Amino acid sequence: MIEKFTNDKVSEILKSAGLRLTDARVGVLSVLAESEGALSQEQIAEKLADIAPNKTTIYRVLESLVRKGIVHKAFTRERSVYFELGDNCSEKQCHPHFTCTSCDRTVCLTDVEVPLAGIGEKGFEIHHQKVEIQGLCPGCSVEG
Amino acid sequence: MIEKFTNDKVSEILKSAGLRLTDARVGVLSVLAESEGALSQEQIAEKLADIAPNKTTIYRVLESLVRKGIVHKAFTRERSVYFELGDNCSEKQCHPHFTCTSCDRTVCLTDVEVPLAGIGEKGFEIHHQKVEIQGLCPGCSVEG
DNA sequence: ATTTTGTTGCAACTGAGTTGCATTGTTGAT
DNA sequence: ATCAACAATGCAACTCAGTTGCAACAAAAT
Ligand SMILES: [Mn+2]
Ligand SMILES: [Mn+2]
Ligand SMILES: [Zn+2]
Ligand SMILES: [Zn+2]
Repeated sequence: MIEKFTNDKVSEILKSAGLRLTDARVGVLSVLAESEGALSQEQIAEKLADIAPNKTTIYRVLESLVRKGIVHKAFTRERSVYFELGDNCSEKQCHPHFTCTSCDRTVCLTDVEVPLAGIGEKGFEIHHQKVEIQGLCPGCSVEG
Repeated sequence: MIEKFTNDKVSEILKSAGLRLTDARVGVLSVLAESEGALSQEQIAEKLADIAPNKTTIYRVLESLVRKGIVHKAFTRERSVYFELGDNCSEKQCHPHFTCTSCDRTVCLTDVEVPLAGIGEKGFEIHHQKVEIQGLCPGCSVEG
Protein backbone atom coordinates (compact mmCIF):
# COMPACT_ATOMS: atom_id res chain seq x y z
CA MET A 1 0.00 0.00 0.00
CA ILE A 2 1.22 3.44 -0.90
CA GLU A 3 1.40 5.65 2.15
CA LYS A 4 0.22 9.12 1.31
CA PHE A 5 1.90 10.47 4.42
CA THR A 6 4.85 9.13 6.34
CA ASN A 7 4.66 9.00 10.11
CA ASP A 8 6.99 11.97 10.24
CA LYS A 9 4.74 13.92 7.94
CA VAL A 10 1.73 13.15 10.14
CA SER A 11 3.65 14.32 13.20
CA GLU A 12 4.68 17.49 11.45
CA ILE A 13 1.11 18.30 10.44
CA LEU A 14 -0.14 17.84 13.97
CA LYS A 15 2.66 19.84 15.52
CA SER A 16 2.34 22.79 13.18
CA ALA A 17 -1.39 22.82 13.90
CA GLY A 18 -0.61 23.08 17.59
CA LEU A 19 -2.09 19.68 18.36
CA ARG A 20 -0.45 17.25 20.79
CA LEU A 21 1.04 14.06 19.47
CA THR A 22 -1.01 11.25 20.96
CA ASP A 23 -1.36 7.66 19.80
CA ALA A 24 -5.02 8.17 18.99
CA ARG A 25 -4.44 11.35 17.02
CA VAL A 26 -1.52 9.99 15.04
CA GLY A 27 -3.47 6.79 14.42
CA VAL A 28 -6.65 8.44 13.19
CA LEU A 29 -4.80 10.85 10.93
CA SER A 30 -2.65 8.07 9.50
CA VAL A 31 -5.69 5.94 8.78
CA LEU A 32 -7.37 8.80 6.96
CA ALA A 33 -4.17 9.56 5.06
CA GLU A 34 -3.92 5.98 3.84
CA SER A 35 -7.57 5.67 2.90
CA GLU A 36 -8.93 5.91 -0.62
CA GLY A 37 -12.22 7.40 0.49
CA ALA A 38 -13.97 8.94 3.46
CA LEU A 39 -14.41 6.84 6.59
CA SER A 40 -16.89 6.71 9.44
CA GLN A 41 -15.92 6.50 13.11
CA GLU A 42 -16.67 2.79 13.06
CA GLN A 43 -14.48 2.18 10.00
CA ILE A 44 -11.64 4.14 11.55
CA ALA A 45 -11.96 2.10 14.74
CA GLU A 46 -11.71 -1.14 12.75
CA LYS A 47 -8.44 -0.01 11.20
CA LEU A 48 -7.07 1.02 14.58
CA ALA A 49 -7.57 -2.36 16.25
CA ASP A 50 -3.98 -2.26 17.54
CA ILE A 51 -4.41 1.01 19.42
CA ALA A 52 -8.11 0.36 20.07
CA PRO A 53 -9.02 3.86 21.18
CA ASN A 54 -12.38 4.47 22.78
CA LYS A 55 -15.02 5.67 20.32
CA THR A 56 -15.38 8.87 22.32
CA THR A 57 -11.69 9.49 21.80
CA ILE A 58 -12.00 8.94 18.07
CA TYR A 59 -14.86 11.41 17.87
CA ARG A 60 -12.90 13.95 19.89
CA VAL A 61 -9.79 13.46 17.79
CA LEU A 62 -11.83 13.92 14.63
CA GLU A 63 -13.39 17.04 16.09
CA SER A 64 -9.96 18.53 16.79
CA LEU A 65 -8.75 17.69 13.29
CA VAL A 66 -11.87 19.21 11.74
CA ARG A 67 -11.47 22.36 13.80
CA LYS A 68 -7.96 22.78 12.37
CA GLY A 69 -9.17 22.13 8.83
CA ILE A 70 -6.97 19.06 8.49
CA VAL A 71 -10.00 16.81 8.15
CA HIS A 72 -13.39 17.49 6.57
CA LYS A 73 -16.81 16.01 7.10
CA ALA A 74 -17.30 14.68 3.60
CA PHE A 75 -20.91 13.51 3.76
CA THR A 76 -23.55 11.81 5.87
CA ARG A 77 -24.92 8.38 4.99
CA GLU A 78 -27.29 6.18 6.96
CA ARG A 79 -27.05 8.67 9.78
CA SER A 80 -23.25 8.29 10.00
CA VAL A 81 -20.76 11.04 9.22
CA TYR A 82 -17.85 10.20 6.92
CA PHE A 83 -14.51 11.96 7.38
CA GLU A 84 -11.61 12.49 5.01
CA LEU A 85 -8.49 14.58 4.63
CA GLY A 86 -9.09 18.14 3.53
CA ASP A 87 -6.16 18.10 1.12
CA ASN A 88 -8.10 17.22 -2.01
CA CYS A 89 -10.20 20.34 -1.77
CA SER A 90 -9.77 23.75 -3.28
CA GLU A 91 -10.20 26.84 -1.14
CA LYS A 92 -13.95 27.15 -1.49
CA GLN A 93 -15.01 23.75 -2.68
CA CYS A 94 -14.46 20.15 -1.77
CA HIS A 95 -14.32 17.53 -4.50
CA PRO A 96 -17.71 15.99 -5.37
CA HIS A 97 -18.77 12.59 -4.02
CA PHE A 98 -20.59 10.09 -6.17
CA THR A 99 -22.70 7.36 -4.63
CA CYS A 100 -23.90 4.50 -6.82
CA THR A 101 -27.50 3.54 -6.04
CA SER A 102 -26.85 0.04 -7.34
CA CYS A 103 -23.63 -1.15 -5.69
CA ASP A 104 -23.96 1.40 -2.89
CA ARG A 105 -20.34 2.52 -3.14
CA THR A 106 -19.15 6.10 -2.81
CA VAL A 107 -16.35 7.49 -4.97
CA CYS A 108 -14.29 10.64 -4.45
CA LEU A 109 -14.22 12.63 -7.68
CA THR A 110 -10.98 14.36 -6.76
CA ASP A 111 -10.29 15.64 -10.26
CA VAL A 112 -13.75 16.98 -11.01
CA GLU A 113 -14.54 20.67 -10.80
CA VAL A 114 -18.03 22.09 -10.52
CA PRO A 115 -18.29 25.87 -10.79
CA LEU A 116 -19.34 27.78 -7.71
CA ALA A 117 -22.97 28.90 -7.66
CA GLY A 118 -23.28 32.44 -9.05
CA ILE A 119 -24.78 34.06 -5.99
CA GLY A 120 -22.12 36.63 -5.21
CA GLU A 121 -24.05 39.57 -6.66
CA LYS A 122 -27.02 38.63 -4.49
CA GLY A 123 -24.88 39.30 -1.44
CA PHE A 124 -24.05 35.74 -0.50
CA GLU A 125 -20.48 35.02 0.50
CA ILE A 126 -19.54 31.42 -0.29
CA HIS A 127 -17.14 29.77 2.12
CA HIS A 128 -17.64 26.19 1.11
CA GLN A 129 -19.61 24.43 -1.62
CA LYS A 130 -20.31 20.73 -1.39
CA VAL A 131 -21.56 18.55 -4.25
CA GLU A 132 -23.12 15.13 -3.83
CA ILE A 133 -24.14 13.01 -6.78
CA GLN A 134 -26.32 9.92 -6.94
CA GLY A 135 -26.50 7.61 -9.91
CA LEU A 136 -24.87 4.58 -11.53
CA CYS A 137 -21.12 4.07 -11.41
CA PRO A 138 -19.20 2.87 -14.51
CA GLY A 139 -19.29 -0.71 -13.25
CA CYS A 140 -23.05 -0.77 -12.66
CA SER A 141 -24.02 1.30 -15.68
CA VAL A 142 -23.55 -1.57 -18.12
CA GLU A 143 -24.18 -0.56 -21.70
CA GLY A 144 -23.66 -2.76 -24.72
CA MET B 1 -50.36 33.48 3.58
CA ILE B 2 -50.27 32.42 -0.04
CA GLU B 3 -51.20 28.79 -0.40
CA LYS B 4 -49.05 27.16 -2.99
CA PHE B 5 -51.52 24.31 -3.29
CA THR B 6 -55.22 24.28 -2.54
CA ASN B 7 -56.65 21.37 -0.58
CA ASP B 8 -58.11 20.03 -3.79
CA LYS B 9 -54.73 20.17 -5.46
CA VAL B 10 -53.15 18.23 -2.60
CA SER B 11 -55.87 15.60 -2.86
CA GLU B 12 -55.38 15.34 -6.59
CA ILE B 13 -51.64 14.86 -6.24
CA LEU B 14 -52.09 12.09 -3.69
CA LYS B 15 -54.81 10.33 -5.68
CA SER B 16 -52.91 10.36 -8.94
CA ALA B 17 -49.91 8.94 -7.09
CA GLY B 18 -52.06 6.08 -5.87
CA LEU B 19 -51.81 7.17 -2.24
CA ARG B 20 -54.78 7.06 0.11
CA LEU B 21 -56.24 10.30 1.39
CA THR B 22 -55.65 10.35 5.11
CA ASP B 23 -55.63 13.28 7.49
CA ALA B 24 -51.93 12.82 8.22
CA ARG B 25 -50.94 12.59 4.57
CA VAL B 26 -53.01 15.59 3.49
CA GLY B 27 -51.72 17.51 6.50
CA VAL B 28 -48.04 16.78 5.95
CA LEU B 29 -48.21 17.54 2.23
CA SER B 30 -50.13 20.76 2.84
CA VAL B 31 -47.61 21.90 5.43
CA LEU B 32 -44.75 21.26 3.03
CA ALA B 33 -46.61 23.00 0.22
CA GLU B 34 -47.12 26.10 2.33
CA SER B 35 -43.56 26.21 3.65
CA GLU B 36 -40.84 28.52 2.38
CA GLY B 37 -38.07 26.04 3.11
CA ALA B 38 -37.43 22.44 4.01
CA LEU B 39 -38.81 21.13 7.31
CA SER B 40 -37.82 18.44 9.77
CA GLN B 41 -40.24 15.92 11.24
CA GLU B 42 -40.37 17.97 14.42
CA GLN B 43 -41.16 21.19 12.57
CA ILE B 44 -43.89 19.48 10.60
CA ALA B 45 -45.37 18.12 13.82
CA GLU B 46 -45.48 21.63 15.31
CA LYS B 47 -47.45 22.89 12.35
CA LEU B 48 -49.86 19.97 12.58
CA ALA B 49 -50.84 20.54 16.19
CA ASP B 50 -54.53 20.28 15.27
CA ILE B 51 -54.22 16.80 13.76
CA ALA B 52 -51.36 15.86 16.10
CA PRO B 53 -50.25 12.75 14.26
CA ASN B 54 -47.80 10.38 15.91
CA LYS B 55 -44.20 11.02 14.90
CA THR B 56 -44.02 7.49 13.51
CA THR B 57 -46.93 8.35 11.26
CA ILE B 58 -45.23 11.52 10.06
CA TYR B 59 -42.08 9.58 9.20
CA ARG B 60 -44.11 6.94 7.37
CA VAL B 61 -46.10 9.56 5.49
CA LEU B 62 -42.89 11.30 4.47
CA GLU B 63 -41.45 7.98 3.36
CA SER B 64 -44.45 7.34 1.11
CA LEU B 65 -44.22 10.83 -0.37
CA VAL B 66 -40.49 10.45 -1.00
CA ARG B 67 -41.06 7.08 -2.66
CA LYS B 68 -43.46 8.71 -5.10
CA GLY B 69 -41.06 11.59 -5.77
CA ILE B 70 -43.52 14.15 -4.43
CA VAL B 71 -41.18 15.06 -1.59
CA HIS B 72 -37.37 15.16 -1.47
CA LYS B 73 -34.90 14.83 1.35
CA ALA B 74 -33.30 18.24 0.96
CA PHE B 75 -30.44 17.98 3.44
CA THR B 76 -29.35 16.74 6.84
CA ARG B 77 -28.51 19.12 9.68
CA GLU B 78 -27.72 18.35 13.29
CA ARG B 79 -28.57 14.74 12.58
CA SER B 80 -32.07 15.66 11.40
CA VAL B 81 -33.37 15.22 7.87
CA TYR B 82 -35.17 18.15 6.25
CA PHE B 83 -37.92 17.49 3.71
CA GLU B 84 -39.39 19.67 1.00
CA LEU B 85 -41.53 19.45 -2.11
CA GLY B 86 -39.76 18.09 -5.14
CA ASP B 87 -41.34 20.63 -7.46
CA ASN B 88 -38.52 23.16 -7.44
CA CYS B 89 -36.06 20.69 -8.89
CA SER B 90 -35.06 20.00 -12.44
CA GLU B 91 -34.87 16.43 -13.69
CA LYS B 92 -31.35 15.70 -12.53
CA GLN B 93 -30.67 18.37 -9.99
CA CYS B 94 -32.35 19.87 -6.97
CA HIS B 95 -31.91 23.56 -6.24
CA PRO B 96 -28.90 24.41 -4.05
CA HIS B 97 -29.27 25.08 -0.34
CA PHE B 98 -27.32 27.81 1.36
CA THR B 99 -26.70 27.74 5.10
CA CYS B 100 -25.35 30.84 6.82
CA THR B 101 -22.74 30.02 9.42
CA SER B 102 -23.54 33.22 11.28
CA CYS B 103 -27.33 33.34 11.64
CA ASP B 104 -27.65 29.60 11.08
CA ARG B 105 -30.48 29.97 8.59
CA THR B 106 -30.87 27.86 5.47
CA VAL B 107 -32.14 29.35 2.20
CA CYS B 108 -33.47 27.56 -0.86
CA LEU B 109 -31.76 28.93 -3.96
CA THR B 110 -34.62 27.90 -6.23
CA ASP B 111 -33.51 30.06 -9.13
CA VAL B 112 -29.84 29.10 -9.09
CA GLU B 113 -28.41 26.62 -11.56
CA VAL B 114 -25.12 24.78 -11.09
CA PRO B 115 -23.94 22.73 -14.07
CA LEU B 116 -23.86 18.96 -13.68
CA ALA B 117 -20.44 17.48 -13.03
CA GLY B 118 -18.79 16.45 -16.31
CA ILE B 119 -18.40 12.77 -15.54
CA GLY B 120 -20.49 11.25 -18.29
CA GLU B 121 -17.52 10.23 -20.44
CA LYS B 122 -16.05 8.41 -17.47
CA GLY B 123 -19.04 6.11 -17.47
CA PHE B 124 -20.96 7.66 -14.59
CA GLU B 125 -24.69 8.09 -15.05
CA ILE B 126 -25.98 11.01 -12.99
CA HIS B 127 -29.45 10.62 -11.58
CA HIS B 128 -29.40 13.39 -9.05
CA GLN B 129 -26.91 16.10 -8.12
CA LYS B 130 -27.22 17.95 -4.84
CA VAL B 131 -25.40 21.17 -3.94
CA GLU B 132 -24.95 22.49 -0.42
CA ILE B 133 -23.29 25.79 0.28
CA GLN B 134 -22.00 27.27 3.52
CA GLY B 135 -21.09 30.90 4.03
CA LEU B 136 -22.55 34.26 4.96
CA CYS B 137 -26.01 35.31 3.85
CA PRO B 138 -26.67 38.86 2.56
CA GLY B 139 -27.92 39.95 5.97
CA CYS B 140 -24.88 38.70 7.86
CA SER B 141 -22.27 39.63 5.24
CA VAL B 142 -22.30 43.32 6.19
CA GLU B 143 -20.01 45.38 4.01
CA GLY B 144 -19.72 49.12 4.15
C1' DA C 1 11.01 17.03 38.56
C1' DT C 2 7.04 19.79 38.66
C1' DT C 3 3.39 22.17 36.82
C1' DT C 4 0.14 23.12 33.38
C1' DT C 5 -2.99 21.84 30.35
C1' DG C 6 -4.79 18.87 26.90
C1' DT C 7 -6.32 13.96 26.32
C1' DT C 8 -8.40 9.57 27.42
C1' DG C 9 -11.67 5.82 29.09
C1' DC C 10 -15.73 4.71 30.98
C1' DA C 11 -20.47 4.70 31.84
C1' DA C 12 -24.44 6.94 31.44
C1' DC C 13 -27.04 9.60 28.50
C1' DT C 14 -29.48 11.89 24.25
C1' DG C 15 -32.51 11.98 20.59
C1' DA C 16 -33.73 11.10 15.68
C1' DG C 17 -35.45 7.57 13.51
C1' DT C 18 -37.26 2.48 13.37
C1' DT C 19 -39.97 -1.78 14.37
C1' DG C 20 -43.72 -5.02 15.77
C1' DC C 21 -48.23 -5.45 16.52
C1' DA C 22 -52.94 -4.64 17.56
C1' DT C 23 -56.41 -1.30 16.06
C1' DT C 24 -58.54 1.77 12.94
C1' DG C 25 -59.60 4.03 8.48
C1' DT C 26 -59.80 4.26 3.36
C1' DT C 27 -61.26 2.41 -0.78
C1' DG C 28 -63.56 -0.17 -4.23
C1' DA C 29 -66.73 -3.71 -5.02
C1' DT C 30 -71.27 -5.70 -4.00
C1' DA D 1 -75.38 1.16 2.74
C1' DT D 2 -72.53 -2.95 3.67
C1' DC D 3 -68.56 -5.42 3.45
C1' DA D 4 -64.01 -7.24 2.57
C1' DA D 5 -59.29 -6.17 1.53
C1' DC D 6 -55.62 -3.86 2.58
C1' DA D 7 -53.31 0.39 3.86
C1' DA D 8 -52.47 3.58 7.60
C1' DT D 9 -52.14 4.68 12.47
C1' DG D 10 -50.78 4.83 17.55
C1' DC D 11 -48.18 3.19 20.98
C1' DA D 12 -44.38 1.40 23.36
C1' DA D 13 -40.21 -0.47 23.05
C1' DC D 14 -36.16 -0.33 20.66
C1' DT D 15 -31.73 1.04 17.91
C1' DC D 16 -27.57 3.23 17.55
C1' DA D 17 -24.55 7.28 16.18
C1' DG D 18 -22.96 10.66 18.67
C1' DT D 19 -22.46 13.40 23.30
C1' DT D 20 -21.41 14.55 28.19
C1' DG D 21 -19.39 14.60 32.93
C1' DC D 22 -15.80 13.29 35.46
C1' DA D 23 -11.83 11.16 37.31
C1' DA D 24 -7.37 9.30 35.77
C1' DC D 25 -3.67 10.11 32.75
C1' DA D 26 -0.07 11.84 29.49
C1' DA D 27 2.23 15.55 26.56
C1' DA D 28 4.67 19.69 26.63
C1' DA D 29 6.62 23.73 28.80
C1' DT D 30 9.23 25.46 32.81
MN1 LIG E 1 -13.75 12.39 -0.85
MN1 LIG F 1 -35.07 23.82 -0.78
ZN1 LIG G 1 -22.11 0.84 -8.75
ZN1 LIG H 1 -26.94 34.88 8.00
